[in-house]
Amino acid sequence: MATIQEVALRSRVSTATVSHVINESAYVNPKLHARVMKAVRELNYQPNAMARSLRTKKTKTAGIVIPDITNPFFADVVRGAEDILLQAGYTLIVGNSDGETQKEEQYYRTFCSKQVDGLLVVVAPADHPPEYLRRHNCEAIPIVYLDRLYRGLRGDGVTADNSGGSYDAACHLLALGHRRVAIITGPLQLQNARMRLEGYKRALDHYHVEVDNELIREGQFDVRSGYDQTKALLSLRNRPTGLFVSNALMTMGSLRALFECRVRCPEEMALVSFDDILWFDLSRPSISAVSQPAYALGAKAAEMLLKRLSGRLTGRPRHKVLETELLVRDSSNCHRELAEEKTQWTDVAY
Amino acid sequence: MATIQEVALRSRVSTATVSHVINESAYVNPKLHARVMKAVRELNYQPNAMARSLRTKKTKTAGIVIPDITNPFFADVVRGAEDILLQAGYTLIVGNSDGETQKEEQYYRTFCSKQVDGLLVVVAPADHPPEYLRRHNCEAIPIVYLDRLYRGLRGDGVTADNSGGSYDAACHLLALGHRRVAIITGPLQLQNARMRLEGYKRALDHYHVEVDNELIREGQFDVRSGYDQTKALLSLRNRPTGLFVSNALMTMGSLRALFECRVRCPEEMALVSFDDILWFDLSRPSISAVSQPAYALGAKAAEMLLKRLSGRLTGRPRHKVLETELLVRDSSNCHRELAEEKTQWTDVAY
DNA sequence: ATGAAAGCGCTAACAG
DNA sequence: CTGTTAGCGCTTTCAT
Repeated sequence: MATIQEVALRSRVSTATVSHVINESAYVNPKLHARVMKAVRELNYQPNAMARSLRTKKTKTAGIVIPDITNPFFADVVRGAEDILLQAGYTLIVGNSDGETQKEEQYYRTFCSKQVDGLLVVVAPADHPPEYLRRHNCEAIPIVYLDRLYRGLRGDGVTADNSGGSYDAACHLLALGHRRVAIITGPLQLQNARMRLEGYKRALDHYHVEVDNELIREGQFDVRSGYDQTKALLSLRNRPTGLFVSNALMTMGSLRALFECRVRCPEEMALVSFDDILWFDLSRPSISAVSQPAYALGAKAAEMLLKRLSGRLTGRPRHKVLETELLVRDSSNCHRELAEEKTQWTDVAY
Repeated sequence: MATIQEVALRSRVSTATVSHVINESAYVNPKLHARVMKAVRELNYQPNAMARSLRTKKTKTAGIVIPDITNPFFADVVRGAEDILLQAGYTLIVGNSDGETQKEEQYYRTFCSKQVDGLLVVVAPADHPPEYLRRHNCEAIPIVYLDRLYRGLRGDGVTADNSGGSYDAACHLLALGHRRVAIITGPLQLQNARMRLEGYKRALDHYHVEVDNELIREGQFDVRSGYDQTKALLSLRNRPTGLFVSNALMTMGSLRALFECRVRCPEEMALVSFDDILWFDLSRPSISAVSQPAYALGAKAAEMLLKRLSGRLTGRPRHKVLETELLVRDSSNCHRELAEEKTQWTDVAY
């Protein structure tokens, strides 16, 4: 690959001049300009971003650490972030922590050593905010926390309205007449999981239904625990008739348990999921869900980061909460006709 | 962030010595070694990867260009690649092309300018292999093509056995007694889409069933076209009774069309999908599918890349084909009992 | 075994 | 307006 030197030589100007035409950082004589451009073309010159970054102290690169890109929710988040970042000329490096603080920290270190300009992070579950994040210098490398927050972690944040969304979901079930409404929560170390539980409780309270701890089961946000906890719920002598599951993956597990036990949904068990995915609309019965704006979450977070980087945002950490939307489908409504609304195409590229 | 200079100063040695202890590139007196390590710790020193790369001409970074991370298939591919790369100390930069050659090229250029050591690419559909890839210098930056190949593109490749998998799927339908078996293909510009069609035809041939062009519909590997083409198929005066859909996204669309038209599956339409996803197992009916080893695809590709980079692999481009597996579920089998096998947990992290 | 010094490719003062 | 030059932080001869 050609260097700026070679371009300078070939166009008989200095490297400084080449740099100026490349970056449009100064007016240069049209004649020289043309000569430089010609050489650039002939040599197929591409500036070395490393060398440039070493000088400018800017890499135009951001890092994102998520639990698992394979989880559709995080895939959407990443996509949202990436699209925004791309517009601003940034590239995104991705790390999968698998929800392990240790992997998370490894990626964090690597990213820092690669001199990312900023960081987006979905923290792994832990009892306390990890030490390395606590002592991170946000002035040097801004961080935007996504989806989950920790008290005591300095940095901007973007989350969905976990409490409000769950409140809506539970109210929906209660309004339908259900009085024994169960919840499968996420790992309660996570703030978002706690918020979802809180919304559920708030709804019960609003309907003057007492909280029954038997109906509160802690899951791990994975398919497996959704399955297990649903089975546990089904084996209760006094089964619930309504179920609110705190994320999509656990809902998958829940569905499998219901099918296996031949429990009809919604007749015998009305179901609402937190987090909506394409398949919920297609499954039979279609699954009612609290839709989180996953893409928007990533996009908003990226925007905040960009603002920090450009100095358009300064001072104390900001926290943005995005609205959720309850989508009532068949899994929570025995009276409704089979859905027949105009099909919504939110297609992914192939 | 501290520099090697500061560490050298603080430990009263030269930068060269610091470098040597950091990289274990030479024996250094235990006494000095200890002093250096102490300084490193005290200053929380992290080598600047940019500066290092500028010298060594190695960035320990690979780039991957895919159509869309939001497509579960590509998410798995990326995960596979990332896991392998991580083990070797590499980081992965991701670019979403949305199947547009232009975006693809933009990412390609950015990645090259960022001096990635190697490239993984799932090419966007196009009539001819894009010019920029044709003139890419694989000696300088090795490329491994993934999932789809183009004749005339130099570089290693890893694909699934598209033809074989499709052959199996179609044979399965034919063995069930179906004689009017339709296929919804992918965009036929893509080699993998053509291979899937070819496998289908081979199966028909094997069963001495004549190809009926009315039953061959070209889709775009997205939900929308699966929906449209299924509708078209359903409005045929002589409907097919079996349907092979060439990818998971189109199968989603297909299912929606079947539901909307109240066509029972598998009784009135037996369905098999190419590409398996978690949800196919949970949907009712569960969907028969040719499972592609998406994760393995990414992992294998990463391995090949790593081998090229380390010189363990040299010479002419290699092409690795990974086996597929036909998973017979309810959508293609009206006689089978509701699945009750031991649940398989291939969980994603939360 | 350690250190001095050159240089990776680029940008940004600063001169001219 | 253009060129000279000095680094950015690191590795790597090459002396010592």
